[in-house]
Amino acid sequence: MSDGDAPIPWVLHVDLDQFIAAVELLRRPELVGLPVVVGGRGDPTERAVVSTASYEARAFGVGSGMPLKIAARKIPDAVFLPVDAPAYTAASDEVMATLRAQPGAVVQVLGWDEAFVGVTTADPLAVARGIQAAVLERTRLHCSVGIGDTLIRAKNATDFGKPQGTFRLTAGNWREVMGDKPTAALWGVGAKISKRLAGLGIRTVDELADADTAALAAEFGPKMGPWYQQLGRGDGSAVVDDTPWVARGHSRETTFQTDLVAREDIVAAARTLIAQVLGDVAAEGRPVVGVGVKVRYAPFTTKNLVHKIATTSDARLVADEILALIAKLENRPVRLLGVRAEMAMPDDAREGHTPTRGGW
DNA sequence: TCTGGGGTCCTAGGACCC
DNA sequence: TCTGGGGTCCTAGGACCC
Repeated sequence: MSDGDAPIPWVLHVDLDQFIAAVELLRRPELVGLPVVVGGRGDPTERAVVSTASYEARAFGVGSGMPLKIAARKIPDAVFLPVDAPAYTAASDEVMATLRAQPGAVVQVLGWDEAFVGVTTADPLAVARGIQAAVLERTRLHCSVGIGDTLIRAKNATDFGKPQGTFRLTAGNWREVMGDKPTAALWGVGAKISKRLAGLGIRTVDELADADTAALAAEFGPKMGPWYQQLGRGDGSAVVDDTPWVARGHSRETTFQTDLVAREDIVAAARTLIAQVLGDVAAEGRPVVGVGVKVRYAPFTTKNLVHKIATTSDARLVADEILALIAKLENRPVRLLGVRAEMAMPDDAREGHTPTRGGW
């Protein structure tokens, strides 16, 4: 980047390094340098999974989503800590406030530990370094920053900057850097989609970028097919949208440490979840427009059963219908129970966004 | 080896209407 | 006996994200 460049719009993707573990280490400095695993209630004998592992723990092959029991087997003397959501929310709020305080920055929060920052500048690397320094100074947390000429490229760039670094992906180097990677390396392409792509002979990012658009649409539908190709090319929007996020609904779910068999136990668990979720919704002051339940039977099946069972704003009817559904459940041990309530959207809620899944 | 909890969005297909 | 064509709305299910 030379001094003569004119200011142009850039997208920065800011991603905190080992966020949850880092927050815990700040208040337990004696654990720095040790393998730390945060998940569930901090008891590796329970049914729960790893939320975040410290880099020392990751070196043993422990990562997010892994059952705590497996993590304990890999690192018997790891430090296991319970999830403390309020602490992470507070830390996240500090980080996001720091980002918003950057001159000219438009901030779009994606989650606890990441956000897009839109800036118009001739030197995005300097802005990225400035953000890293500001976040570190205010929160003592380290972050990595991806720099891109689109949202997709900025998001993908972050992986190459971790930890504590930066990386830039633009139309100029996207193919060179990403072209040979498997399609699953793309944000939004998981195991299932990459497998279906492979069925079309598409295995790499380059192959997806150059694929026949009509064939993709035939396989994945008129929206998702072309969208996957766009992911492969890194193309798309460069607009960071700071419209406040409006929740579509709330849900509560519980995995039982021992599978529930007795009908009355299942109904009691459902009542607890109903009360929680209706409380969550009531706090928003928006009417309920739909409710559903999710059941996972033992032994584990990958299929979640979701039944949409009501369209109502009457809390009593919601409860009655969910309990009626519970009464009709198959007579199998229940491992997980969830209740979800969808809310009416305000008239000014944002619409017409590019399909994204999970937030942006 | 045993799989959390909280979300969002898309697609297929049936019901229903003219 | 043979049953169009187009449209909308709704539900169930699937996939992915952090």
